[in-house]
Formats: sequence, structure tokens, C-alpha cells
Amino acid sequence: MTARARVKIKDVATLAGVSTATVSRALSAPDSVGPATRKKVMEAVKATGYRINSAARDLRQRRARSLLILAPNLSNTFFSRIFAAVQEEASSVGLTVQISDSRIGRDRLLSLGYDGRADGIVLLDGGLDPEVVNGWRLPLIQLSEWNDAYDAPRLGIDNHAAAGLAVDHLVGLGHRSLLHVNGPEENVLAITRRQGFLDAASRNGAEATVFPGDFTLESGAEAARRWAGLDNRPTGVFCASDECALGFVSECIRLGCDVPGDVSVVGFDDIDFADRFVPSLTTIHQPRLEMGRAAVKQVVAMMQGTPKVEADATGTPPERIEAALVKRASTGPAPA
Amino acid sequence: MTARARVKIKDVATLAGVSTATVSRALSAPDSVGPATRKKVMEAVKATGYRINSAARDLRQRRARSLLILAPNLSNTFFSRIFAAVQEEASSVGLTVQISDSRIGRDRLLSLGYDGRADGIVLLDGGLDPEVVNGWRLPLIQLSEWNDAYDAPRLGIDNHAAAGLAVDHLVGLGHRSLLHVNGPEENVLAITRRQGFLDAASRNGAEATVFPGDFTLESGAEAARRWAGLDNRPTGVFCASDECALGFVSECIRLGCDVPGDVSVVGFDDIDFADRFVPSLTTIHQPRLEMGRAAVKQVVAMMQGTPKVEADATGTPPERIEAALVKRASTGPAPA
DNA sequence: CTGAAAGCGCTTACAG
DNA sequence: CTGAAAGCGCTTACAG
Repeated sequence: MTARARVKIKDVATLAGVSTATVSRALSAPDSVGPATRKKVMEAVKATGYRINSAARDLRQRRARSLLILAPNLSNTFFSRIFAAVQEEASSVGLTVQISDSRIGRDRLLSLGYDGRADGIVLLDGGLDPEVVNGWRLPLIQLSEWNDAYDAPRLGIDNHAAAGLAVDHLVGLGHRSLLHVNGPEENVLAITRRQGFLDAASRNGAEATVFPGDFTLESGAEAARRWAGLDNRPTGVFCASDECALGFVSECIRLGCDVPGDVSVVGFDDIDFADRFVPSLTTIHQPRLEMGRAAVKQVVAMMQGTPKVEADATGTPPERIEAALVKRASTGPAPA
Repeated sequence: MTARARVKIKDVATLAGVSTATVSRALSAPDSVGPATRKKVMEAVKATGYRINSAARDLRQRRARSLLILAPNLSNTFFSRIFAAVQEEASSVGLTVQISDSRIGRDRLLSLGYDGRADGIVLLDGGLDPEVVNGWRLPLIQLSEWNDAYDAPRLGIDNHAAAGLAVDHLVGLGHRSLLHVNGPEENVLAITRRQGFLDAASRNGAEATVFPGDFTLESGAEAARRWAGLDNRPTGVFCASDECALGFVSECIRLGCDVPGDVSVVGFDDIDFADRFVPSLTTIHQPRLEMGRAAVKQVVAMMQGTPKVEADATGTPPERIEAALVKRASTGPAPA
């Protein structure tokens, strides 16, 4: 392990007494060279400690063997399992993974889709400039969040229907007055879940209120304080995210209220802490491993030239992932 | 935005009526070309929508403008803020970030340090084969976890002393019998925290017990069940991680015990949920943003040839980040 | 200030 | 089965 100059294919070729072309072939398609040659090359590789320079190979082959994940906030715990799933699936087909925050400058963002370092994109942000996204010349899939102006297939759960599951659950427990703590105003997930909440409440003939929020713990706590100040407190609460719901629940407890005795709370996502919180959180489960894996498969298929699947006649995006309500301890019968 | 062939520097040069060398210079060092030439080139760039092919530039310059982060578990919430900090800091100096799981095959792992796609590594895993790590020919910094057999500088808090802070806090509250829920057997952080716990307990003349664990929520819950079965239950518990501590606390509550009435619990890390849990968690704060930023600065300095800072005479690693005890609601006076 | 030419380290038709 | 040569898309001494 002494420090040595980087060995390149030419060094191996010289040592083995063959051409670089033969070394290249012996390494990438062993069957295409003679057994004796193969042996000589392999010995030279071992003796020199040669490892291929991927950057050079990538340039020559005009592909990077790399996937780019773009997310609006790398420290969001909702994403971490998706990252892990994407990494695992990508790795299994020989691709490396780059992760970047999608909220970087417009110019830098534009470059990402052009610079020859990635050959596919998994986009977790529905809030980017469509001109930038559509300007990229790379296979791309929208995961979780989406934007109708992006010209790319999407993958995710049915957020509208999922919100309905939460409402139906609360109504089934006897709650007649419902509160929704919203996500960020412009966020497509928030908009869809909110609409799903309103539609389901109306369908069930329940009273519906909406408080602002932004998916965070703190916004949930803030909503709880506001809720506590109400004259007629809704008894069933549906939060746009688990973090928000956990913030809501913990602030309620801090204020001396009982969950679910005084108020039932439902979250969204089923992050790891949801079933460890006290009380454990009733929520909508999003299968994040499955989402990450499916996204990679889809984008890899696109890289290999599979034609995009189009939305069917009803406008339903073709790639639906099943979400489900998980009943836990934060919801119970409405107080008498 | 019609689909068009990728435009390269030659196309720009032709349109502007100059050589590719001049285009290259106009773009990377505008002052080195004449104003009129510069203008012609810029117009041609705009007209063609040219964007540089980074892969080609990287190969020619023999650097990748990219940092590689290696972590043993991408879905671990402790890492997410570090990732975000690294990304932010790297981005501010023009570097992209690749993230990879460090628990991939040995061969694939070895390649990462050789393949010309990264020019620096931030390593968050102390459990890799030192031969592989030392075989890499790239500036590398160990962050959080470390391994004495790695030939690279490290950055992190003083885990031994931090464990002492937790113990002193519990002893100060009157706890005389202490329990530690350990991290994974072989993990250097776990070993160091455990030793810090034992040394501080002994220094304080407190009784000390250690249960196995692995940093996870579930292992904390398991330890709580085991604790509950004890005849003489320790009243002060120090867990090797926040997740473990939250698992311990929630299982205690589930078993009908009061925290901190019956048992005080201290965690380690100060993850986002620590202050939102009910009760909020007393823990050791690790400044993860600072850690991520400092790691990037250090590895960038190494890339620019700054000589490694050596450990001083006392053997103290030079790059210490301050950890601190954060007192919250999960700890209180020992029961009478 | 600008251009012709070499070269970063590979792969791949093409020819034999 | 193997090699000579071209080329992936850039940058950079070198010369003028």
C-alpha cells in the first residue's frame, strides 16, 4: 500500500504485453478474448492494482451510470427511507446515486440535467420551475410530489383518497366536527390532502375547519394552541403530515388534554416514530421502500428506452402505490 | 424547447467564429479574452443553449468537483441533518455531493475511492475494513464514528466526556443506581460511551449496569421490558442514542411506569424529535450542522493540499466539536 | 489576445 | 482473437 501513481489501462497493457483494447475487452467482456490472454491480463491487473477510471469510461460511453435524486429538504425524515430504497435498488443494477437539494440556484439546477454526470433523475419536488425541469434532457420520474406542468411520469399514492380514509375513520368513531392542519399553501400534496379532507367531510356531513401549517412539528404545536383556544373544539383532527400530528399531540398533552380522550389525531406518512410515540399515532401509511424501488425501476426502464406509460382515459396516473390507514392509539371514540 | 442534439463546445465555437479554446476561456476566465470576442461567444452560448459537459471537463482536469459521503445506514435519522449540512457547505464551494451506503460489497466500495468521480470523502462509518479505506487515494475525513486503523483525520465530539455529563446529571439528581443501554457491540461510539458511563459511575460511586442494545427504538423498548423485570430497578438510565431512549421511555409508559417519576432517562444525539416527545428527552446535543460543515471544510482543505493536522502530544484529536447536555422533562429527582 | 494541437483514460468500430 | 486508430468533450501549455 505504498503511495503510487494512479495506474491506468496502458500500464496494465504494457505489463501483460497486449494492447489497451485487449485489456479493456478482457475486463468488460472476458469471453471475447482468448483464455491465455485473459489470464495474462488478469495477472497484470492484480499485480498493478489497476482499477478502472469511471470518469473516463463514462465520457467515452456517454453515460454516467448514476442516478440523481432531487429533494426539497434533505433533513426531512420522510425522505430518508426513500433515499435508502433508491440507493439499494440503484446499487443492485450497478448505478451510483447522487443526492442534491432541489432548492439550489436556478442555474445550478439547470446544469444538473445536462452535465453528463447523471443519466436519470428521481424528482421529489413538485415546486420547481417547470421550464427548468422540462429543459432537462434526461429520463425523469416524479415521486411523491408532482406538478402537472412537468412533462414526466409520476409515481405515488392517491393523496385525495387517503385523506378520505382518515376522515372516514374519524367519522366512524363518532366525530362530527373535524379539523385539518394543512401543509404549505402551494404544496401539491397539501392541496390534494386538504381537498380530500373537505370532500370526505362533506360527503359524511361533518363540520370541517382548516388551520394553516407547514408539515413541521412546530406548526402542529401551533395549531394545537389555536385549537385549545376554540369555544367549540373539533374532536377529530387530521394533520397533513406525521411530524405535524406529533407536534399537535405533544402540545395537547402539554396543555393538559388527553389524546384520544379529548381529541383524536390522525397523521400522514407513517414515519418511524409514529408507532413509538405515546400515544402511538394513527396515520396513513406510505410504503416508502416500495416507492423508492419502483421509481428506480421506472427511470431505469426509461433510460433503456421503454416508452413512457401514458395516463389512461380517466386521467388516473398509471403508477399508483397503495396507501392504507394504520389504526393506533391516538384515535378513539368521540367524547360524549 | 424542441428536442435537439446536445450542443457541445465545438458548436458554440463555430457559431461564434472562434476556436474551442477561446470559448473555453471566455467561459472559465472571461478576462482572458477580448471584450468583443467575449460578447460573440456569450451570444453564441445563449443562442445554442450550450451547457458544459462536466464529465468531459472533469476527465481533462482530473478532478470531479464532487464529494462522497459514506454512511452505514441512509435511513438513520441521525444522519439526515449531517447530509443536509454537507450538501449545503459543499454546494457553496461548487462541489456536488454523492451519497452512498457504506455497507456495499468490498469490491464496489474499493472502486469508490478510485474511480475519478469524487475527489474527497466524508466517512461516517468506523466499521469498514481499514485496508479498503487506507487503499483509497483520496482526501478523507472521519466524521462522528472513527477507527484508529484508518489513516485519516477525524472530527467529532468527545463521546467519553459526553457520557460523563449524562452520568453526572443523573447523580446530581440523586440517582445512585444507574443503567446504560448499550449500542452495537463493535461500534466505536457505543464502546466509548459505555466506557464513559462506567468511568463516570465509578468516579461518582454509583452502581452501574449495562444492557445490550443497538441504537434502535426497538432495542430501547426491549431494554425497558428487561428493566421492568428487575428486582432492584436502577432509577437513572443513560441510553446510547436518542432513538433507543425514546423506545425505552415509550415502553416504560406503556408498562405503566412514570417518566421521570419512576425512572429518569437520558439519550444521546438530540435528534429533532427529542424535544417534542412527551416527556421531552434530556439528551446530549451533537451539533450536526456544525459537524457537517466542518467536515467539508476540512476535506476541501486537504484537497487543496493543506497538510494534515496531527494529533497533539496528549493524543487528543485536534478537531473537537463541543457537545452539551440538554436538560428536559425525562429526568428528575430520584424517587425516595 | 487567440489558435492548433495534444491529451485526460478509456472504448469500439474496423481491419486483419 | 487481437491491434491501431479514432474519438467521447473538454482544457491548457505552447507559440505567435
